[in-house]
This record gives sequence, structure tokens and C-alpha cells, in this order.
Amino acid sequence: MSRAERIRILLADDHFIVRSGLVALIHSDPDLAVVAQASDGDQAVELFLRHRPDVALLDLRMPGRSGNAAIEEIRRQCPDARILVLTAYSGDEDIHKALEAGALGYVLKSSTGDDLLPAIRAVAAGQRWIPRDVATRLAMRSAYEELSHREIEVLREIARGLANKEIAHKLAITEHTVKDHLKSILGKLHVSARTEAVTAAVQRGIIEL
Amino acid sequence: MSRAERIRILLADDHFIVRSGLVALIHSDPDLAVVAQASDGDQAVELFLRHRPDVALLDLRMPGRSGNAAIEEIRRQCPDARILVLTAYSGDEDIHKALEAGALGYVLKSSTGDDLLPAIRAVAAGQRWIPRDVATRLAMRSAYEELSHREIEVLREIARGLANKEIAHKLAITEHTVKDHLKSILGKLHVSARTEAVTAAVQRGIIEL
DNA sequence: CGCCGCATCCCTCTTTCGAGGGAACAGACA
DNA sequence: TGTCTGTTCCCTCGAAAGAGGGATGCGGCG
Repeated sequence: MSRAERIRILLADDHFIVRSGLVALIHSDPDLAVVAQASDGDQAVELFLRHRPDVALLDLRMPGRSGNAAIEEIRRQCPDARILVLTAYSGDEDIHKALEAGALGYVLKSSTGDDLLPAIRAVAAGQRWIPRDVATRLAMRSAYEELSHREIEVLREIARGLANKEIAHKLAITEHTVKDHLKSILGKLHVSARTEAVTAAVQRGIIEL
Repeated sequence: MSRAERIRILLADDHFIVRSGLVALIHSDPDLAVVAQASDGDQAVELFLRHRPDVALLDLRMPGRSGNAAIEEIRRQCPDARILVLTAYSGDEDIHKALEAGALGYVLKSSTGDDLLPAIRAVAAGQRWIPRDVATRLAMRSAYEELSHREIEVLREIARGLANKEIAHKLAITEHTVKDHLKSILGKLHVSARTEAVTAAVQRGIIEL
């Protein structure tokens, strides 16, 4: 990419209004140009591969294929892809997963142009861009152990209000095992009751309702 | 308001990007003009009273005074105020409260210009504007009894993971009473376990995490 | 005035939770 | 190879939850 050329941007957000705002904001800078817009994850992947933009600006919460799945797919097909995540804050889990999947930067939807435009330029240049407060929160996050797949599965059923016995039946394991998973969950999340485990997990973005 | 004059609009949303999108969208229609922008509830009230716009376009989720509180205050000081709520869907409780507080219309943030501009015109003309699917959901909602103030208070503590005994101590009532409230909560929400009560209440917007 | 909803209190009873142990086996990893 | 983690199973036991009753004041509303 030559310095003289404009930075070509792909937008992906399911809200038309947000896309409009981004277009207005980005076009206020003559060095930047929006070359494509997607309204869901699948479209984002497709348009990325077709246009090969310098930066992809992705929301994580989208219908169809989630933002994170889209990031993984794009990076799989195009390992050099430069992706900047733009989303409303909703727990650290999503952010962490997005960065793990290969996103280079992260900005909050509450950002103004003064925050967003430098982030776009930085990511277009291949640099990382993480706001300081987000970076520190992610560092703190590592204090919590990650839940295993099975534990998350159990937690999801707990959130739905099922008793241990019902969960046991549904997952085809004994009630004892369900209790053991619950013990692990409570320990890892540093909580003492199943209800608290659910709210803590929702707040951290581990499960959704 | 004369028909020949432009419809004067107040925007209130905490996301700069969303405000930009709305401005771009609204200015694409020569009959509409944004006369003021607020980024929180208090500012929305202040700017409404100063500019007396024909329509106020408010988000419900805002820092400081909530969108609903802002609606109430505006309607208290100016009963003719025409307010259109624009928000991401997050349970029916907020929508219901907003309409009760005096909002004339409601549109989802996922709307396109084709949905939003007619809504603005309708509300500016003093007409109600509720999408059909929202209206039917609100009608269904009445099948659920409303929780009393005390019950919501108890439910909030349950969500935080407190045991009945702890809740009793915190609210200065006996554990028996807590259980009685819980019984009412379970009955009204049509659920059978405290954990399920929490998730159901969160989904309906009765409590937040 | 009586009725109803709310909040408060009390009881018993069975089931479920959650903490405390121990143990087996598979796969990953050094 | 040994070790570690995840998953599964097992046990006991006290505390908590939830269903079932009944009862008292207090306020609003017809």
C-alpha cells in the first residue's frame, strides 16, 4: 500500500444508522474512503474477500455469523487482514476473543472522531490499537481462570433455571457430575451461589441470555 | 407549527457515531433540521427547554439521568412535548415505561431511513408511531403481572447471588418474608427457580446487571 | 362499608444446593 | 515416562430453597 493512496475501509455493522455515522465521519477525512458496507458477519467476510480493504471496521454483535466468527474466517483466508473492532462494551470475553482471533485494534462505539480516526490509521499501518482502560481490564481478566467447554454448557442450563437433576438428564450425565462442574464454575468465577455465577458470567460476556 | 416551516429536531444519544448517523440521515430530507444534540439525559432536558424542538429523538440508555427520567421531566415541564424514542431493543419494560411516561412513538436503532423519517414526521404531527411487532409484544406483555416495588427490590438482591437469609438482613425483614416475596415473584414471572427468575427479569428489562 | 392487593409474619415439609472428601480415565504436554 | 487438566463417577452432611398451609395490619377503591 502506497502512502499516497487513500486508506480503503470496509464497514460491518447491523445498524444502518451507525453505518451512516461512520461513513460521515470517515469521509470527513480525505485520506480515508469507505469501499464497502456489510450488515452481517457473512456479508462482511464476502465483501472483505472481494474488496480486500486496508482496514475492516467490524461490530462484534451482528446477526448471522458473529463478529468473532467473521474475524476468524477473514484471517484464515487472508492472514494479513487488518481488522479494527468497533463495538459497545459488553463484557471482556468478546474483546479478548476478538483479539485472539486476530483483530489488531479495538475501539468503543462511544468514541468520537478524535478517537476513531487515529485508530483506523494505526491499524491500517499494521499497528495495534487498544485503549488503555481496555488493556488494563484485559490484564486483570487473566486473574480469572477460563471455564471449560463443558462447564459453560452446564452454566448455560443453570442460567435457564434448570435444577441439577434436570441438567444431568439433559446432558446425559449424573447429578453428581453436574455438581462437580458447578463446583468448578463457582471456584473459577470466585462466587458462592449459582445465581451469582450466572450474573457474573453474563457481565463478563461468557454467556448470553 | 406551520407546514411551510421545517421540522426542528433535538437528538439525544450518548454515542457520537449514532448522532452523526442521525444527522446525516435527517439532513438528507430538506424538511427536517437538527437544532440541538444532547449526549445524556440531563442535557436532553436542558436543551429541550431551551430550543423547544418539534420532535425530540431520545435514546433510552444514556449515562446520568436515564432516557425515561428525561421523558418524564420534559413532559412535566412541557406537556405538549412530542417525543420519539429511538433505542436498541432490550426488553419490553423500558418501552412500556417510555410510552407511559409520555413518548409518542418508538423506533428501533436497526431502522433504516425509510422507517425513521416517516416516524419523525408522524410524531412531529402529534401522531403515535409504534411498529406493529412492538405493539403486539407490548400487548402480550400484559399477560404478565407487574412486580411490586418490594418484589423488585428482593429480585435485585437475588440476582446478586445473596441467600434469602442475607436478603432478609439487608432489607431488615425476616427470612420468611423474603421467601413470600420470592413466591410471588416466581408466580408472576411464571418460572419455578430463583435463577430462572433473574434471567427472565433481565430479558424483560425489569432489572439490569 | 367491605373487598383486594401489598407487605409483613409464622409454621411444616420435602427437595435441592453446595462444601467436604476420594477416585478413575483420557488426552495433552514436557 | 510422569504430570496436569478435563470429565466423569461416587460418598456424606448441613444449610438453603421452594411448596403448602394460615394470619395480621394497612391502604385504596368501588
